[in-house]
Amino acid sequence: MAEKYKPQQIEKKWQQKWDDDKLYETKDDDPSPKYYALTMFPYTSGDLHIGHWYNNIPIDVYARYKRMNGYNVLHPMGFDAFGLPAENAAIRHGIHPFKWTMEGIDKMRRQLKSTGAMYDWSREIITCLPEYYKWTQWFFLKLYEAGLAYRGKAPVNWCPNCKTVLANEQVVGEGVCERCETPVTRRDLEQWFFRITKYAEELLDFSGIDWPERIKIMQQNWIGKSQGTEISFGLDHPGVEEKEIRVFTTRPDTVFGVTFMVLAPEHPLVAKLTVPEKKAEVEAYINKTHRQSEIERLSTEKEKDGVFIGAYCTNRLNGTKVPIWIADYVLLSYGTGAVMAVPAHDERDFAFAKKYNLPIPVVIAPSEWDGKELEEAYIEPGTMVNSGRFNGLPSEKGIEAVSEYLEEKEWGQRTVRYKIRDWLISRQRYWGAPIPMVYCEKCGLVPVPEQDLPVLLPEDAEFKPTGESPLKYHEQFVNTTCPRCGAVAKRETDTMDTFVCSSWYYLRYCSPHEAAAAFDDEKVKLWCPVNFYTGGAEHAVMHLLYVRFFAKAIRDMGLIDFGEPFLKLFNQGTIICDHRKMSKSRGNVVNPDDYVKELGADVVRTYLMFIGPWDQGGEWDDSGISGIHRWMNRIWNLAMQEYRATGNSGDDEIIRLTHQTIKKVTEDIERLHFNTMVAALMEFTNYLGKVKETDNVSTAAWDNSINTLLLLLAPTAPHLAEELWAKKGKKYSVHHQDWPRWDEKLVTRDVFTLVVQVNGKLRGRLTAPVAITEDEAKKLAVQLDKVKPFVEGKQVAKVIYVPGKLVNIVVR
RNA sequence: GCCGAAGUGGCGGAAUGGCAGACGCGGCAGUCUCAAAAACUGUUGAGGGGCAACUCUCGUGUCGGUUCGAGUCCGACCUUCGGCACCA
Repeated sequence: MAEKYKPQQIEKKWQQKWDDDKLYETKDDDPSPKYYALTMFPYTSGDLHIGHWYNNIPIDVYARYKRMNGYNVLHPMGFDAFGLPAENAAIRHGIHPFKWTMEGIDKMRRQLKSTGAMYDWSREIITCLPEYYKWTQWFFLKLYEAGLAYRGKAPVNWCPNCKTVLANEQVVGEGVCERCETPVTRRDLEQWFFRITKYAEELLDFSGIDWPERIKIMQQNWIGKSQGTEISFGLDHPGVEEKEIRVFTTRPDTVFGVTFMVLAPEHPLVAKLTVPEKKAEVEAYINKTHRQSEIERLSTEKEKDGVFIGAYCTNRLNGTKVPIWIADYVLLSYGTGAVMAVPAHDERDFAFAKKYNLPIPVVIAPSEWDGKELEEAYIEPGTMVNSGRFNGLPSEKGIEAVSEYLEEKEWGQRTVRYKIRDWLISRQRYWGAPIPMVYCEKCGLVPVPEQDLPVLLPEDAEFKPTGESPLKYHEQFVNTTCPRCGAVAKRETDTMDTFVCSSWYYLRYCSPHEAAAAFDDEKVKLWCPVNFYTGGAEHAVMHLLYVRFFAKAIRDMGLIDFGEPFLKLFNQGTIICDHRKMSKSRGNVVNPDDYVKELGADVVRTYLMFIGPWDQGGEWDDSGISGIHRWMNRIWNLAMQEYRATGNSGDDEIIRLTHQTIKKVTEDIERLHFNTMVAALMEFTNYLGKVKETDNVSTAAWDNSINTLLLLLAPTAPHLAEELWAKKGKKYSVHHQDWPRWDEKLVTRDVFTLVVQVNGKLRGRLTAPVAITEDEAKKLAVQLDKVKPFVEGKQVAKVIYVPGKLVNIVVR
């Protein structure tokens, strides 16, 4: 009885041996060309679900493929270990976050190892360990020194459930928390920010990196650059110092159509300008605005409303007196917090003017405008009218002309605005890297000196979800002395957003045990930037934006010599379950362990790659996994059966198909088309099965084909390939072998199937030599029995010939 | 509302403007078996004609267009998913 394929046994055996032999430890001093393949490290939820496999396996296959192609490949793994779930577990179940996290990591590490991926575990990093977060704090200090970290008061997003502030990027959908989907509220708080806005312009530049168009567009939209003009409106209000209100507009060509000015309710001038008889009304409106939830306020459905504050400013271009209103559709945080309202040419202003009966003069005439009132705002280009010296000018030219005129008169200037805000990094929670700053009564804000790092998280904090950091109540932590003057001082008690930890982790992998620095310069020069990075698109404007900012910031400090951390990015799709993203909190996770136990890791790996294009993801459905299992069994049986040649008449064909398969598999891996790569291997296996029935190829050709199959299979099903490679008596390890090469001459046949069409419809085919001439092909085509009835009695208009493909006879 | 991606058999999906449905699942038929499971072999888009080898018609979300030829290119629309959303 032949030996059976027992994946559980062989996988366990080889994982142990690879581990013992340090097969996957990456050497820095290997002279081969370097390749850094990285996948986003997982958050330590304590459970590896099938989605993690889907993220990690294809790039593991790619990394293995690169290795067989002679590259020295760095493919590390670690854990994003700070974050709220650990702390919530502590609050709910009384487990310390450190214990909860490290137990989760132990479990996930075991699960990750069971995938058979080629991670170099000697380089593992865990962001919540002091040896790591010491350097997260060090980077904070560097950013502080460079003026890129600052403390400021701002209206910030507050998640009432997580009891902490959130960055703009972490508020998603209809204004809900990215983590727990609780609607966020606004709070005015003093917080720490990173000055990502300083790099807004450079972050728009994606030249030199190969990133998906989709992500680039999302980042561009998020950064939200707009070119416009800042225009000064004259202000002359009794007792008010300010003599102007500045507005930002992208449409200076419409400035003659301004009939009112709108300030954000929170605008500092509102209190100063409101006339006494309007005070009560204005205050009521401001209160109403504050009571509104973020969702209500930002709803575009909501009818626009506002209040006239009784004051006026002057449109310098035509001298008109412009009433000043406040309305909640104007945001203080964008532009100047003030908007010139041109109701004829802006939808919002139009609705507002209609509601309050404000004039709507047309200043940009649509072509064929009859001079009548507008039914709706006209926002397209047109001809400038009622615009003094600019009358008759096309509005697109007017934008430039008006801006120039304003600059000449010093009434305005061209400006660029961005929607992106600075990155809010303070979190009022315990389980994060403490912000290494001290408040001294004498010296004020003082950074913790580098040699005093890390600022250790105390182990014995009280986990009360109060909305303030638990560290605030930890007296030994809070009370300290000023590093500068030695006086009594207090520590900052907020911790850092976990996205800070993940903004530099790819550097740490290059020298994970370096004790004297965040990273070893030489090692980073050796490996970075990352050649290929993969992860979910949900990080488009969070991690993937922050990490680019971080690289640019530390490059400008001279710490690294590149500004883009990831040369090539690929976003895999998401595996969903019950139409939702898998997550432990939703309770819809599919556990891969059961599948591994039943069918083996190789089957799970291969199935995930086979179900469809990697960037597509999809609903989890295990109904096809048996097909992979059957296929692996077939491979096993083919390789294990003794082969006895009965002839060699099939040699040409088996050689050709072997080379065709090498070509197809290689090209598919390069294109990351793993599903068709697997299909090609299946086809080849099916073909070998047919050959086995007749045994009509020489033993040498057969062995060569089986060996090639094993080599091509090695990245995808590393255990099965290794076992069969060993069973064939080949040299350990299959993963150290060279990737097979194909010979283009052997790929092509000397005959091909020529397709014959009549009027574009398939009517026949014939086998023709590759070298056939056009005339011969056409002649043969018309003579085909199946073609004749469609051509006879008709006039042949022309005949199309596509060499190596087809003949199309066009008849009338 | 704006931006982006995608719509192909019962299902997952394949197809440099050139044989639509590779590969796999499922189904059907068969081999093996007392039987079942497993495994293996064959078959499988829909509709029609023929005893049959076979053959015809239709068919890639909808409607148009370009082309000798369109799943693929262009235009309009519909649906689904993702992102952004009063950004002046």
